[in-house]
Amino acid sequence: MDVVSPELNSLLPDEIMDTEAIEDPSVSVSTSSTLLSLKSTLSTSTATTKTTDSVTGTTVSTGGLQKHATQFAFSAANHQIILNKVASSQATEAVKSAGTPPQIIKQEGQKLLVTAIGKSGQPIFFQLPHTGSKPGVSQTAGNTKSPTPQFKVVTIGERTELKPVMASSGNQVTTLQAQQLKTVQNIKSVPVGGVGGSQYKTIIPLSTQPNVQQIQVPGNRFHYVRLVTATTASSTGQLSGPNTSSVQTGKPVMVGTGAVRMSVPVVSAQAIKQVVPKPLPSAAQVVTTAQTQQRLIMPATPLPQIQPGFTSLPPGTVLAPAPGGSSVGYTVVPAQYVTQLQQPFATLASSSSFPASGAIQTQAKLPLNGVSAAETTSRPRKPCNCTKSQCLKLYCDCFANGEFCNNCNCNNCFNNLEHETERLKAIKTCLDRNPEAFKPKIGKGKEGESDRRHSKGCNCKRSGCLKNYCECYEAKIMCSSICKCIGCKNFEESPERKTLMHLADAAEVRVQQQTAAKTKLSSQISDLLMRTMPVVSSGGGRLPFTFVTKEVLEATCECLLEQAKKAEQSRQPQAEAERMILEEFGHCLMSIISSAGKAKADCASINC
DNA sequence: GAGTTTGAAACT
DNA sequence: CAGTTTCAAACTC
Repeated sequence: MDVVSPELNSLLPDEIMDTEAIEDPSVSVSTSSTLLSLKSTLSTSTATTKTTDSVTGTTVSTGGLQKHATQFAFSAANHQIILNKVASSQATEAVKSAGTPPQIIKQEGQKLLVTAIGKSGQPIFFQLPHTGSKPGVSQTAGNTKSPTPQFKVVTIGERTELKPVMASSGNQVTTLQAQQLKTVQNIKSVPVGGVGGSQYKTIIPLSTQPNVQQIQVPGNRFHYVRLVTATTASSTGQLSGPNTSSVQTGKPVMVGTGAVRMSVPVVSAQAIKQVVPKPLPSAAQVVTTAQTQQRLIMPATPLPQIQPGFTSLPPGTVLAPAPGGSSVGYTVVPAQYVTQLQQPFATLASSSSFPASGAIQTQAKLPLNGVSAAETTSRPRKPCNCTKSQCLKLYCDCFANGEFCNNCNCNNCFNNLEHETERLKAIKTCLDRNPEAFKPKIGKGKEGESDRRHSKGCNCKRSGCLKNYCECYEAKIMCSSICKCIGCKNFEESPERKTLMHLADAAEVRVQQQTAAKTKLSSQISDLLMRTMPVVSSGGGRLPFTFVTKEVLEATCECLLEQAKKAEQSRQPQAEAERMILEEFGHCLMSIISSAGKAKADCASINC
C-alpha cells in the first residue's frame, strides 16, 4: 500500500515530481535532489509486538514484518515541500484497520515508534522492531535492554503520544531530552493503563500566555504551539490543571469554538536536518523543509474535491485537515503560517482576547519572484481595507498574495483560519477562473526583453501608466508589448517617465541628505559631550550627571523664561523667540558641562 | 478624512 | 470575449 496515493501525487507540483528516484522501488514518489532526505529502513523481523491505543483501546499487532518501511522526505527549490512517507507492506497491513498509513514517529534504539490514525479518528501507536540504521536519530542508551518496551503517554494539547520509557532506568532521558526538560516546568506524570507495564501520561505545562501556549516536549524535536481562546485558556486549563488525566482526542480543532485553536509543530532551523515528521492526530502528515518558512501538511488520503487547483495553489500553501465536519476536508494555509505564528504571538498573547471576529489573523508572506521569505517578511505588507469582499476575492491584496489578513482594517473578514472552508472555496473559485491567479504577476519576460515584466500587462487608460494605479509602474517596471494601455508614458525613452524618475531620485537624495545630516549632528553632539565631559579615570565611565541638580534645573528654567519674556517684550516673532530660547538653553548647557569638567579636573588634581 | 479617480477583478 | 459593474487602492483636496 502506498502511503502517497496516485491522486495525491498528481497534486504535487511538477518540479517536485521531476526528481531523482528513490532507492525503494516500492515507493512511487521520487525525492528531490535539493532536499534533505531522511531514510529509515526497517529490516526483516519476526518479532511480534502488541500495543494498545491509549485512546481507543485498540490493540494493534505488528508482528511478522517481512518487508521494510522507508521514510523519506523531499522538497523542491521553490515549493520546498517535504513529503513524509512510510512505505511498507505488512506494516501497513497491521494498521489497515486503522484506515491510514503508519508513520514513523521516531527511532529508539532498535525500536521504531509508528503511529496511524484509527477509523474513529483516534491515533493508534505501535512499535516496530528495527535492526537497520536510521541516520540522524540518536540512539538512546539502555532502551535496547528492554525486551518489552514501555511507553509514556505524552499529552500535547489535543494530541496524545507514546514515548518510550527505558525499563532499566525508569524515566531516563537522553542528554537532549534532559536539556529540554529544563525548559519544561512542572511536568506531571500520571500513571495510566497500558501494555507492558506501567505507563505514564506526561502533562506538559502551558505557557503563561493567555492565548498562546508554547509547548516543548522532551525528546521531541518539534516545538508545539497551542492557541486557545482567552476564555478557554483560563477556564479549561486542561493541561495545567490537576484534572488532566483523561486522554485528549486526536482530532484537530481549528480556530473557533474549541479549546484548542491550533496545534502545529514548529520546527527549529537547527533541527531540520533531523526532522522526523510528526504525525498529526488526523490523517495528515506534517512535512517540512530545510527552510522553516514553508511547510506542507499533506493529507494521507486523496483530495478529490480540490484536486484540480492544487498545482496552482498560492505558492507554498499548506494543506491542513479541516475541522471535523468540514465538507471540504482540508484547508489551505499560507505556507509560512506556522512559522509566522511565532511572530504575532507577542501581539496576540498580550491582548486579552482575539479580534472581534474571533479569528487568528496572522500573516504569512510567501516568496514572490524568487524573493526570499525573509526579505519579504521584513517589509510588512500594507493592511487591507476590504469592506465587501470578505477578503476572499483578489481585490484583497492579502488574499491575492496567499496571506491571511493580519492587523488589517477589513470588515467581515473571512481570510483567516476560522473560515477556512469559505476561504478554500474562494481559492478554488479563483483558480477555476484563472489557474494563474495566485502566481506572481511580475515575472521574467521573453528572451531579449526586460528581466521583469508584468505577466498580463496593464490596461491603463488615463493614468499614462505613471501612477500607482498602473501595476507595471507600481512594480517599478516599464510597460511591455503585452500591455494594452492607452497613452502609455511608462517606457524607456519617455520624457515624462524620466522627469518622474529624476524627481523621485531627487526626493530620495534629499531624504538621504537629511538622514546623513541628522546622523552627523548627532555624532557631533555626542563627540562634544565626550570631549567636554572627560571620562572618570577611576571608573572609566563618564562624569556623572550629578551636576544637574534641582537648583541647576531651576536656574536653567529661569534663564529660559527670562529669555522668553525678553522676546515677548520686544515683540519678536515666534520663530525668533524660539531661537532665542534655544540659544539660551545652549548657553546653559555649555555652562553646566563646563562646570562639570572643571569639577572633574579639580577632583583629579586633588586625587593626584 | 472625505470624496474622487483609477484600473483590476468580477460579473453578465 | 466584450461590455458592465464592483471593488479597493491611489490620489486629490
